[in-house]
Amino acid sequence: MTGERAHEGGPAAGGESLLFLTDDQLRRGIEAMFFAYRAFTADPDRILAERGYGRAHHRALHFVHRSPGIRVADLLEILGVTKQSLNRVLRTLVEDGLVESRPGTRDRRERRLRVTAAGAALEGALSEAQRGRMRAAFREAGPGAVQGFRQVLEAMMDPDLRRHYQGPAGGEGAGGGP
Amino acid sequence: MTGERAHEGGPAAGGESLLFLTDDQLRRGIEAMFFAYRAFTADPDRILAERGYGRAHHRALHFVHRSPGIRVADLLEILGVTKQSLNRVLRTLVEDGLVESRPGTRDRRERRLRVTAAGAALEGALSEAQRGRMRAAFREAGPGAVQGFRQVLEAMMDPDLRRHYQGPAGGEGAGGGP
DNA sequence: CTTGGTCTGTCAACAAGGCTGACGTATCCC
DNA sequence: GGGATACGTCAGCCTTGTTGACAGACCAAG
Repeated sequence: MTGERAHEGGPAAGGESLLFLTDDQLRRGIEAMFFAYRAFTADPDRILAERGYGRAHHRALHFVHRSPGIRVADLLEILGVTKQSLNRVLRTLVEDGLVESRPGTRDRRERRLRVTAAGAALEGALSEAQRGRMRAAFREAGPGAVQGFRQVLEAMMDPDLRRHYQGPAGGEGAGGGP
Repeated sequence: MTGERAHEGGPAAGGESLLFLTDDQLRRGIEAMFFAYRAFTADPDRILAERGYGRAHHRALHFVHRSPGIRVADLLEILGVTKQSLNRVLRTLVEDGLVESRPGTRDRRERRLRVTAAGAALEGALSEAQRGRMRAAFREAGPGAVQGFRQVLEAMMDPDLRRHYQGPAGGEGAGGGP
């Protein structure tokens, strides 16, 4: 996996070589996504299985942790599942004391979600497992590669979802606006 | 998506800045994987739903198409599911005439799998949908970003699975041995 | 040749987590 | 008051993962 296999080494046509857009290159990109995503979810999945939770619980916990006070509707949009699906997961998290759900102050119809101390602890364990792998991958690939990684993933996202991606530390959060 | 938000702009410490390894950067990488993977599977999922198939059928079809004559055991290792799970999916593909399963000549215990013409047609449609999105993302991000993207994903993969990643066009195939 | 061990693939039953559809309740806003 | 909105819930279905039990083919040893 050294050197010139993607975009140089060809005849270097004028503006863009486009050799990185061949069907075989694209197929490799597709398989890379498949294998990497599997590895990406494997570590937290082990922790979750010990506690009787699934990947759906992880996703909910992650985004509630990231955006304290998030509304159910916003979480639904981020996760892209039906409210029935989310509710089943959310209910067990609330019952188990990992997530707190309180009516909003402005609008008492909505429920504002935030993680409890126990929820933060589990989220931390899951997140650390996942960050560990990503940290190793980032370190091995280097800063330039990381930037490319993020550029490609961002370009691949659905435009509607891209705004959720920035997160609270980058711009306006999902649950903060007036 | 322009410029210096990932790894420069800080005080530029000596050898490596390591600013790209902060927890917040890692969290963004994690979310990027989540959102991008969702988009990545959305297009083929639509086609699959029309025909009554699921994502598992797509995965099986993809790798059988990629490695004609592959054995069930090898497919199992690539996909990382139990043979019972795979078998259910594989059976419907065979019944529907998309995949052909024949006993091996050397060892008649094993089944050699390959796609039929109809299977190749569906695989092509699915693959093209997926490639379309990836092509657009690659083109938007540019060749350098694509290389970084692949480097990070490769580093993230499980080492045992990395060898399956190269595929038949890169080295020895999964079903080609003597 | 038969017997036992090991692959290989299959059948059965169950659980997680998606989905649709319909409905109930509390709250806000006109 | 009446419609719209936000959320929760019951009921039922499907895909896709799991474990457990089992059958057929191969191979080596007796």
